[in-house]
Amino acid sequence: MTDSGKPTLLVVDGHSLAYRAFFALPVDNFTTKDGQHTNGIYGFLSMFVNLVKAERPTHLAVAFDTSRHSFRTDVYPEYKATRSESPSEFKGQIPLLQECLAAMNVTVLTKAGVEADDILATLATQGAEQGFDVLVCSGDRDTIQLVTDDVTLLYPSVQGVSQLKRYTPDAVVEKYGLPPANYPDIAALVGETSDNLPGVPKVGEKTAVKWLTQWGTLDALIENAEKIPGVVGGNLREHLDDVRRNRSLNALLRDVELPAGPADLTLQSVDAQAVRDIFARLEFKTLLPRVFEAIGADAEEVAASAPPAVVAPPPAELDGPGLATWVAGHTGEIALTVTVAGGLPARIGVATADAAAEATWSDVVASSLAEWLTGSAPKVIADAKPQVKALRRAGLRLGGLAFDPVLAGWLLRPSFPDKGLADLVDRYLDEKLPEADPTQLVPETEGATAGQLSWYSLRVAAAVRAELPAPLATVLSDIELPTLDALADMELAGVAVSHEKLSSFSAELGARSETVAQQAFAEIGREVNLGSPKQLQDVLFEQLELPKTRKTKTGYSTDAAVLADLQESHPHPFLDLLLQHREATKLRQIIESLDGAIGVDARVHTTYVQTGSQTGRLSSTDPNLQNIPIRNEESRRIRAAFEVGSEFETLLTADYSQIEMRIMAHLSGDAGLVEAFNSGEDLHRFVGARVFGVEPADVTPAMRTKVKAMSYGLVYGLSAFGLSKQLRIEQSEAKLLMTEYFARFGAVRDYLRSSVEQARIDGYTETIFGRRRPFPDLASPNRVLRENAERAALNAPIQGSAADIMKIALFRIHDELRTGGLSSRVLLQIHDELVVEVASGEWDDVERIVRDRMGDAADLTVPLDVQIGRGANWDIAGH
DNA sequence: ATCCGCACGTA
DNA sequence: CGTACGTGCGGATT
Repeated sequence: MTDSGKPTLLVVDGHSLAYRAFFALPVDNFTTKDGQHTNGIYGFLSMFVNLVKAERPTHLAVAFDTSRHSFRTDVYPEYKATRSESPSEFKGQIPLLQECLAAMNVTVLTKAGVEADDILATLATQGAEQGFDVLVCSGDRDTIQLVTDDVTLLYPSVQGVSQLKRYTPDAVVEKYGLPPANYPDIAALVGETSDNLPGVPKVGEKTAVKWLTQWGTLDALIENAEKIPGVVGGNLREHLDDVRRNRSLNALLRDVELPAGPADLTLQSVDAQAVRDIFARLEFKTLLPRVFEAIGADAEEVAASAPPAVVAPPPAELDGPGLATWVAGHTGEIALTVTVAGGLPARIGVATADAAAEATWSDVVASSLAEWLTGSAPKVIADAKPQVKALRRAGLRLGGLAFDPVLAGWLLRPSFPDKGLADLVDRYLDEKLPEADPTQLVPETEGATAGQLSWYSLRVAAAVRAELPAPLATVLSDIELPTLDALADMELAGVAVSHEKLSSFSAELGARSETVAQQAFAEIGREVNLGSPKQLQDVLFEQLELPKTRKTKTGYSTDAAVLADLQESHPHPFLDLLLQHREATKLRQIIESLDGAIGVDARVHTTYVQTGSQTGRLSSTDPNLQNIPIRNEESRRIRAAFEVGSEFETLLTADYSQIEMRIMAHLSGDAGLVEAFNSGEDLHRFVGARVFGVEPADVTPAMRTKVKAMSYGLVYGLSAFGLSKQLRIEQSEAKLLMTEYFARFGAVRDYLRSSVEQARIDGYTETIFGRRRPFPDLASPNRVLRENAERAALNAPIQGSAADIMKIALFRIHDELRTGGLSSRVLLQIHDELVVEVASGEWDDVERIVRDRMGDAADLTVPLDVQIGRGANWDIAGH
């Protein structure tokens, strides 16, 4: 009931709102384990329960279209003819949505030959006559004509389905300048592209409203069409038939014969068990209580049909031999958790599906469990790497790692930012992992113990496994888990870094940046913070009156490219000094953070985040050792501070040359590109010769630079615009370059196109080894989002395959060094480069292993070329 | 204390 | 209007 005391009737267009939800919600988050897409259903129901909760209707119905065919298509066969077929992924959701609504005891109305909006119009008209306050919820603008003092339209805003705009008569007048009854007149003149109803050319909303205001009605306007001046007047006269047709089609039927009238649509409690069943099938968890709350359900029934609360079995506190007996008594997978304090094991817990046990770590526990821990008995560990490291520090090398649900969860949804066990428990079990309240000194809520964490890990593992497609399960077992093992050793090993070299360089840079800053201040006559883009904008664009540059969200850019451009067009000493200052302070900052990370063992231990990228690459943090400068001579002094450890003989660096272009050659099968790599000729020289039609020997440096930029740009989805900017050439020249390039290497373009098309169909891309990355935005109606997704989708299989290949090479080298009894060890991975610390007398063996395992990590149609370097520090070894 | 945007280092 | 990352600063916010 509303304040007025009148009953409220809510009528909803199910089809149009579910369709909007379908495009608004990422499909990869809304797919059941059977592959049924549910994003439209979920989005609609979520909006629907919010709506019912907020509006408290007393009467309720949802209408659907029956098919594309209606009386409108009978009259005008072209009606909606240009509208593309709605995707099959969407159509399949409609019957399921109707099933949900039936379980919720919500009346679903359809009628052959009319559209859902005609049903809404009929119910709204009857409702208003019978004394209801009527709320119409539809995504079709034609329903604006229904608005009266008794009928309010709720229309989804562009921001999303959950935001509904309220159209009262006043709101319609405010937006369109005319009352609701006139809206179809405006629409008839303007036309509706999505319905394939062309209007009067050059007439938009503004003109239509002006005309209608002047003449009062559409009929009057048509009668006086001769008097309308200008080109638009002529257009109107020529398209009068279109206007009349539009007006007849956009009038909604208000007298459709329906099986139920407003009074029959009383809001009823939901059938709790039926809702529970269908939601379980669709894997909706959080929606259930929201439905019960918003629409109401019999409390006893809800309680009776509720599943039993899930409670972790109380873990048994055992000693070392007790734990050994416990694990020996269970066959099959056991989940394991080692809590870590100060890098060493603190507590250890194990669990099966219905029992758990745990102990405080001790030498006795270690020796009792050693055989099981190091053996091949299968173990499930969530976020295994830190635990594997702690065990290694305690002298135990874990064996039998069979599954890590955190890694598996990442493989399924690499874009998800939260990936810990707690997030998985939330997402896959719809439960909360007990967490100690960090705000309390004496926590009121206990955190989960090691045994309980194991129990949760095992259940989460089962849930994640059920969703994991076979190719991803293979990537997990054949690539990620072996890689995890290698990474643990690399992190433990660390890399020796010279504090002496760093600190003297830092002091030099500090002095230089101070000098440069003073010179810069002298140029502008005042002291500013050179590290503040905001203050710099004031100096550059106000004080020095330099031309404004590229816009950013908060002002104008002062980045290096912009400053270089300015220096060229408006030379000023301040610009160069600023660039010098930036360079010096940036280097110094990198040095300082690196220096601060040197441990008591004089080595730096980074952490590789195995779930840190969406493509399959690793990332490196605390500190990031994957972005140590190399581009200029001075910055290489930082690399020179990475030294061979005192017990070792030398560093070895090994990097793949042009691995991404080689993968491109393999995936595209382009004969020219394949030949380029098999010919042994320099890639860019070979490509340049083809593109510019000269002999390889006659390729000039300028030509080489151009094709090189083009080749690399391809991998990223570069446009002619981007290429012209990068090379500082005219767009027309860039376009010509692209045309010439593709004329010679056409299969490359064909591959890139087809790979994005395939991704649009599948919803994800796939690497050579089966790693997937979902791309829901490829179906987005938002052009920016869609085009960004297209470029990323183009790049993902290439970057991802390169990452797969490097991981395979990495763990094979790691394993072969160990099984070969060599002391040499891999220290760093920088995407396409490895740094190995070589023990005395092992160079030849190590070099061979590294070269062979990197070379045969994948069987491509082109060879994998590996460059090896040797030296006492990373700078020398890297040459 | 915490978050965001900018700028910039790497592959 | 080129992909993938992490870090540190300034500045605004709490």
